[in-house]
Amino acid sequence: MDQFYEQCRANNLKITPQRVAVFKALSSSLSHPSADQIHKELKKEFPNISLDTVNRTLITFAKADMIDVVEGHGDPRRFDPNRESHHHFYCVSCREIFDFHDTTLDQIPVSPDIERKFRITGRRVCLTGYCDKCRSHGDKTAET
Amino acid sequence: MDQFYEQCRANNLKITPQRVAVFKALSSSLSHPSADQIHKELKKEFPNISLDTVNRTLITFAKADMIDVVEGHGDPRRFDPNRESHHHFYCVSCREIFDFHDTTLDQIPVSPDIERKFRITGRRVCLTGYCDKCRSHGDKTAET
DNA sequence: TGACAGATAGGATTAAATCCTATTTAATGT
DNA sequence: ACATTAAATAGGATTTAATCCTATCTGTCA
Repeated sequence: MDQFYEQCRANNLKITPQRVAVFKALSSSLSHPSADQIHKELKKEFPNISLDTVNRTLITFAKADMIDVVEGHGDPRRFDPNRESHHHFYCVSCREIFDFHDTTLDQIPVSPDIERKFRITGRRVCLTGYCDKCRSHGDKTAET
Repeated sequence: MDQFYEQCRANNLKITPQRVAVFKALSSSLSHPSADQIHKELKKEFPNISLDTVNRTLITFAKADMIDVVEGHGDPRRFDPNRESHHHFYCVSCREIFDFHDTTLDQIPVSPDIERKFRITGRRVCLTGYCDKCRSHGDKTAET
């Protein structure tokens, strides 16, 4: 938790009881929870905490690079007609997805343990960051 | 398009004008569109086509393995406290995300072109399929 | 060509995310 | 300690995405 306080100070984030609670709740979770799940959890201890605060706080932490948003980023469901092996770059600013191909990545080597445990139907490399347009614009408004 | 008709027949999907239109619209798209975007596009040609039909059709195609749903699958935004390099397996049935580590994948080699074009802030392998529980249940209800 | 299982339209409902604004509070300097 | 102030929160309203419901329609197959 010391690191949490440091990171807050480094990012000029006020240390509120809500933020501490949200950070603790997420940190102790292994299930990649949604804001709603964290909110339900915290309601037990803080009956008045609002969903908006939980959601906003998590997004704030993500922008401060203290936590991550998992792939998909909560965007509407999107479809891909491309059946060939390919990979995705996701721009966190404009939310566009760019395909890229890479023969060295066409066979992603996954450990036999994983192959055994799951039935794998899709595999790809997912990159996130800023596309060439958004990088120059410095546009971070759409970041989540 | 011949393959489209074949795949429909193989999956007992009736070939309707709406399905043909949805498939064509997605196939000619490079932007990984949402159901809503496809719907707006098709409204020009079919003013009465409903969003529900477009969405249902796309999900149907995905279940028939004719197209893909991109990572995230339209689920609510989810967060990850784990700052170490790791990878994700997503179960399309129960929608749980399982972390896995793999030292050989800690350095995903991306071509210099890509490294130059984008500012990359995150990189991971994203697997999809069925987890050990859902595989045995044969539960496909939650699939999208 | 007729029958019918499956598909569609369109409106209603649910769920997720964000916005709005009055109120509260953490941080800072004295 | 205390006052000040910019930032954060609660709670309700709004927006948007996704799904459900049901009457109607239509591809498919005999």
